[in-house]
Amino acid sequence: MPPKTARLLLVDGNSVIHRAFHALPPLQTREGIRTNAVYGFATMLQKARDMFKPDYIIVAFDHSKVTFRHDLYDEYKGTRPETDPELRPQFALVKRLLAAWNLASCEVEGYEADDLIGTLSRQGAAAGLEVLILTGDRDALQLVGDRVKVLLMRRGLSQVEVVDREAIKKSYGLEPEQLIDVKALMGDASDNIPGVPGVGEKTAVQLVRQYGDLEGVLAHSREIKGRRVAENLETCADQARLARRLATIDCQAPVTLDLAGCCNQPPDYEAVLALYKELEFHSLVKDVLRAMEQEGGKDPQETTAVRGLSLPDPLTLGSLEELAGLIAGLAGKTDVALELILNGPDYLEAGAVALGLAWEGGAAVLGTAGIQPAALAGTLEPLLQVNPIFHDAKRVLVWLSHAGARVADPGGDTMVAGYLLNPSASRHDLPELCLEHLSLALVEGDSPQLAAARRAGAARLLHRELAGKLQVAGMENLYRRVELPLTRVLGAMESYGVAVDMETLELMGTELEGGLAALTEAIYELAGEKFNLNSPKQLAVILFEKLGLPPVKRTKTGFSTDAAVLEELAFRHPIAAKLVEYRQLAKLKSTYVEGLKPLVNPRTGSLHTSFNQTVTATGRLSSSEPNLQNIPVRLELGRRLRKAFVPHGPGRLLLAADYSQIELRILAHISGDEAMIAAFRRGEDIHARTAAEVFGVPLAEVTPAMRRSAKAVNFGIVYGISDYGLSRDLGISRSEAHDYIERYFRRYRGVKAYLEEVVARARQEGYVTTLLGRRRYLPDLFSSNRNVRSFGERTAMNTPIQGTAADIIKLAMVKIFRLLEEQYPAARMILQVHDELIFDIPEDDLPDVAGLVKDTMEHTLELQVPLQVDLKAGPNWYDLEPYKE
DNA sequence: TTCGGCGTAA
DNA sequence: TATAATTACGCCGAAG
Repeated sequence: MPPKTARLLLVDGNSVIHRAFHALPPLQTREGIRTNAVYGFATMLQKARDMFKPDYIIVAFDHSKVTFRHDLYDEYKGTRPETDPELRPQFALVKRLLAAWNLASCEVEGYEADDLIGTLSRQGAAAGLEVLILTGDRDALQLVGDRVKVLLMRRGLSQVEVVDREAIKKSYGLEPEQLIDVKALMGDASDNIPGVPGVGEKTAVQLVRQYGDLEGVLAHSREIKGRRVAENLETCADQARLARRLATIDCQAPVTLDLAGCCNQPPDYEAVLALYKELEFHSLVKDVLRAMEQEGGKDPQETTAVRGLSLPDPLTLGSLEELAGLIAGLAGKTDVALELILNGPDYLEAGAVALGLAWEGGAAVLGTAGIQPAALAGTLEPLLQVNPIFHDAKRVLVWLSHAGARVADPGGDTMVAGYLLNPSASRHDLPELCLEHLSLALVEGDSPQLAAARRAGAARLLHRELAGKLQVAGMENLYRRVELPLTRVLGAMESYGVAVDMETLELMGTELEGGLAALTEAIYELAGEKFNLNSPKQLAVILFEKLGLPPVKRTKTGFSTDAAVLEELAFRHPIAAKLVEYRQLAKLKSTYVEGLKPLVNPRTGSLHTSFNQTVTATGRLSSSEPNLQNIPVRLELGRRLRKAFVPHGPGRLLLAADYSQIELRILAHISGDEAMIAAFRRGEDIHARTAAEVFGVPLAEVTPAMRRSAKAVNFGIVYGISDYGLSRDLGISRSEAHDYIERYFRRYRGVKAYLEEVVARARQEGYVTTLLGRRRYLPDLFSSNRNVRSFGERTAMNTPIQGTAADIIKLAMVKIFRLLEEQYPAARMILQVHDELIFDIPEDDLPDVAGLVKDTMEHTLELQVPLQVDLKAGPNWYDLEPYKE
């Protein structure tokens, strides 16, 4: 095998940066620093390095605007617009990137990147190197030679075309050098170089092919057919000669190839990580960490080190006695992290396999597989009292509490802290947070013991970082007073669960089955054939092909068959109404009867939902397995399901407490709108009041229809209204809807001003906040896509309202939980449904607990308007009667 | 296994 | 110019 020829990669920095800038959407950091060109440059150059594995790399840049070409021709590049202000600062960032990458760059006063590359390519070729030129500029094709190829970027950044001498011959029938003559004839609008009028690329190529070069063409101008071209060639001869000089890349620029100084060498990893982190190039951070792993060559199994910082080697404990001794010794320490590795995701059922502890300067592990949970819990109890740090405290606390430990509030929870810092992120697991906030890879997949130690160590380090960031962001109180204590509240709610009356559930299932069978028959009859009723696709064929009904609207994949469509079709064919009914019953049967049954824990006879604290972008909780926040209530048939939700045993009942109009009250408060505040203070029906204002009638004359419209407008306001959405909702024309909204804003001027201001501020800051300082970043506001941008604006309007409601009910939950724990331990909070709390309590406690709950919910935070809580109580979730004290 | 359509809640 | 009013979770069929 012949010895490998060394390879030199020359990069036209300006060209690649411009390409990247225009090819990519306007990416930016949370602070609004534009990074798309830097990002594109980084990925493009990395791709070239991976694909071609050069031995040497030099990135060349234009230096100043004025070059020798301006001396030849004043108007050179005279039509170029100013560099886009979004792009200009990115050049400095690219240079920082190159420094971190340990790559050579090159610029020389009075020369363009082209000239430097031309010169270096000649020198490289002369030295026997294989030279590759990375650029988006076709002008560089003139540099192609036997040892010089151009990597031409096509279609943005996605494709690279390797152009060599053969390729040019094939597409133009010319040698690379002759491309200069072609350009001299046709000119270059982008550089403001005039060509010969009437000569475009086709003619120019053909002429040069025929006569060899510009001078050859000019010498034979008389022979050229086409009188106009011939004439122009004569009159413009000198201009073409000038153009040729301008188009020629200078291969004699004052620059010398120094191979020792431009090796393709490993980067300064720390610097690259720091810069990527600063620019929020998360995907690239991961690539770098992977590269570091390989570079380091260490087997991750052999070390407990988190890359970049080393964790102390963990002490391996052999028994609970040793653990107890260690915990006694940790008495004075703050900042202890505790991790418990379980053998399954269901922490109400799982067993513990390993325990990890980490503190300042030390760590310890204990394999717990053979240990009685109660013994482990008892040993850990003293440690829990000093409020250790967890990742997902609820999981560990529920397990320990189940095992019999008395648990206290956590001292920290990295999952919750990470969520608060960016609630929109899709993941808040420990490895992801380490990557995001520490730029460290947390390697998993070891033995449970090592994982426990490593995760505890990582959680401890991570928590310091997160706590600092929370303080800077002004979310310390929200974190410590609301979210951290809430972990324990939610854990207790999940553990206790909601008791289910299985007989009622089974009975409903049987009834639904009967109904579905009858409906299925009827629909097959009307359709004239059997088909899968649950398949929208098959249904569409029946409705729109077989029965010839008119399609109403489309989905991405075909004609829609949703409820709104079926409602319209109901006038044309009896099958539509049957289908609506079928869908309703099928939903209830599959999701709510069959879906719930297997989730009822046979030991407790209860449903133990998961209340997820780190899912929603607004600060709300979510509920899953099962979702108990969307149990039907609007339609009677579905509502009856609630009969199956019962208290834990005789002598107990359910108490429901819900906030009345909490979102509109919050809107009144944060907007400061006088009219709305006054209405709430007078205790008026806000929808009726809104109707009176919008329709210009006295309160007493508001009709039910007027109130219904006003209610829809109020909802719309909270969601970030559009006339289109409102018109659809109310079945009115868009202009009528527009009119309603205008009249609304005329009466509630404070609301209008607030909604405008909140969007403007979000644009300024990059995020919106709630009353307790919860944040949501809104990068969509800066999208170049109009729809995405509008979405961002509606989110900016809605999130402070929805999020503040979440703040308030969460704070109330924490307070109520403490009060009940102390005063009415048999009374339990069991569910939260966004603006509503459900309790399972002894009948005897009803008067006291009802008062305590209502009072706490209404006065947990004082707004400019009163908060109103309505109470209901009863033997199940369906049969609730208003409760008066 | 994943995605789209659909439907339930606040 | 044409336009999904916010936030979630779960079931099913169809496509992979």
